[in-house]
Amino acid sequence: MTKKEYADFLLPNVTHTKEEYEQMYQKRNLDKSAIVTRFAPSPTGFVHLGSLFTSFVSRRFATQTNGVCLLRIEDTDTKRTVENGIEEIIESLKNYGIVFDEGAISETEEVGAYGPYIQSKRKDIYSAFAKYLIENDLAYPCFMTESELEEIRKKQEDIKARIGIYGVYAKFRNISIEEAKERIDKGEKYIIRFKSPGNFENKVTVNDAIRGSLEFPENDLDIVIIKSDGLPTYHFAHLVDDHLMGVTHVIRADEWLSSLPIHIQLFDTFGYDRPIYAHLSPLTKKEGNTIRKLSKRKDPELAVSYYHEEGIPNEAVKIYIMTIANSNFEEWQIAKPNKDYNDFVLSFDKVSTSGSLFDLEKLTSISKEYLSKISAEALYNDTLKYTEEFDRDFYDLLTKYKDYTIKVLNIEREIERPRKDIESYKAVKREISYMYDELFDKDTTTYEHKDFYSKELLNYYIDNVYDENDDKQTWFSKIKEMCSKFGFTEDTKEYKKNPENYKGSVAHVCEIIRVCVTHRVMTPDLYEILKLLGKDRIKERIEKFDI
RNA sequence: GGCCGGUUGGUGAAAUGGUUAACACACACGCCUUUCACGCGUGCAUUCACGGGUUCAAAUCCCGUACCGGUCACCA
Repeated sequence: MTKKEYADFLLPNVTHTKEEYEQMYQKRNLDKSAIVTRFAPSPTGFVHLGSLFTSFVSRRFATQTNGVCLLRIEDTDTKRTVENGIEEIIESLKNYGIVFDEGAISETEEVGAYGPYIQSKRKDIYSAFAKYLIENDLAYPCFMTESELEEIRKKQEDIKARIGIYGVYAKFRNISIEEAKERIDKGEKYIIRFKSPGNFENKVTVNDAIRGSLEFPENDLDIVIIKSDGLPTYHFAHLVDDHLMGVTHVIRADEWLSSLPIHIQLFDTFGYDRPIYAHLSPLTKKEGNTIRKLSKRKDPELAVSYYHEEGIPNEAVKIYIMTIANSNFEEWQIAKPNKDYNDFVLSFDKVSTSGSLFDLEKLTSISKEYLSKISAEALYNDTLKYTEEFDRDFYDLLTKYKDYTIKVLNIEREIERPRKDIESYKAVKREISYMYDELFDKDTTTYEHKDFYSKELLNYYIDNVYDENDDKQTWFSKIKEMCSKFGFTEDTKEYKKNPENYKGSVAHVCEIIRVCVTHRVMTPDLYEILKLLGKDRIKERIEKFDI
């Protein structure tokens, strides 16, 4: 049996050779500086904030160099694959403006000339590459059972040896063709292992685009390349796919850092150019007061859907991601407030190498800033969309009082320095609930009763002072005028100087009115609120005001 | 346990051998203001995990220790 026949025997029914596949995937015709990158998730039905970060960064690098960003689905672990997982990923990312030039666009469809982009559909290709290795004595079938593997691991732990299949532990590394055939004929199960040419004593260096020069021992592990179900492992698929698809930059999470020696060994073995690697540090999060890194897989709050449910605008999340991707982004933005954040050019060497705590306060601040700048109408529409999904009662109110709500949201908005009190679509209800009688009547907000609160003052105000037709100047002058009648001063500074001479200042008078009609000490401009409420409703609230 | 990476204020971080360690968020105080905000100003690390070393000079380079993280699967 020749080597070739052996390879055919081990991996039968493979339609093409490695060389034929290499022919089929032509080099891309792109600028020299163009970055071809990929986002390669498993369709587990869970889009993690880290995935968003990685895909966002990948997309940006491709875009800013006129390159290509493709979506490859890594579904070689059939146990983890979830129904509709692919669509879930595509939809989630699309919400954040991340769309791919090539790759899967649904469970069944894809675009691009370098496909298939779903790994389970590329079985023949991986087999062809594995056959090449077998023919060249660079791979072999391994018949070890699970329990045998387990035993080896235990033994290695006991004698404190390195764990893995290498050296004397690679029992089938030099198995004869005859023996292999015999075992297979007997029905023994096998997988294909790479015959590693590495020596642990030797060092290899890799230049990571983010981390710089990295040194590792050479890989000497005979890693599995084809599993018993005929599908490849990540390492092997990475080699085959990223080479064939012409990927120039592999941007991925730093959990892959430690398998880098395997990857470069694979590329070197095939004589392929190594892609440029860029390993991103993990995004982590603070829990309560304890600062600790949380497991990405176990922490549901890191799901992208969380921010959707909280009503944090996608744009805010994107801007936040920019700030953690390149720390000089914020300064750039402050220096160029009129530029779109998409104009900022990301660079690899500005990506942080240490893990960053997810700073929710910062995100909140960015979100407030963003929401303060959009129009009342846009805020209304987005909030409507949000409440339609998460707060039907409020949705009904918003629908019922559309114009009124937009007016409410527009208070102190179309000015040079708008208010920043709304941090999410979810918070809109909390911020303006008092503007709806339906909500105000049920309002349970507890406000502090202060000595200077006076029903008499309120009654006087509504009966003798308030006029809906007053402009803001007049409105305020009238409030000032009534101050002295009730022992307040219209002069804030004077009050500060001699507080014992007065019940309070005009600020306190405003506070009484404000608390009466909103139950809060802090609200947007009182004049506007009173105007939108209208005299009848103000009167009603004064009557009900419980001092 | 082996291998690899990381460690700068309350938080995110900048500064890659050279004056008082940027900036942003948060917090505190103050100012501005016709209410509430917004805004503005000031303060907040005598010091860069710790210990040694190199140097005229170190957060920055070297060695060691500690801690955190990753990885060592027929998971990606």
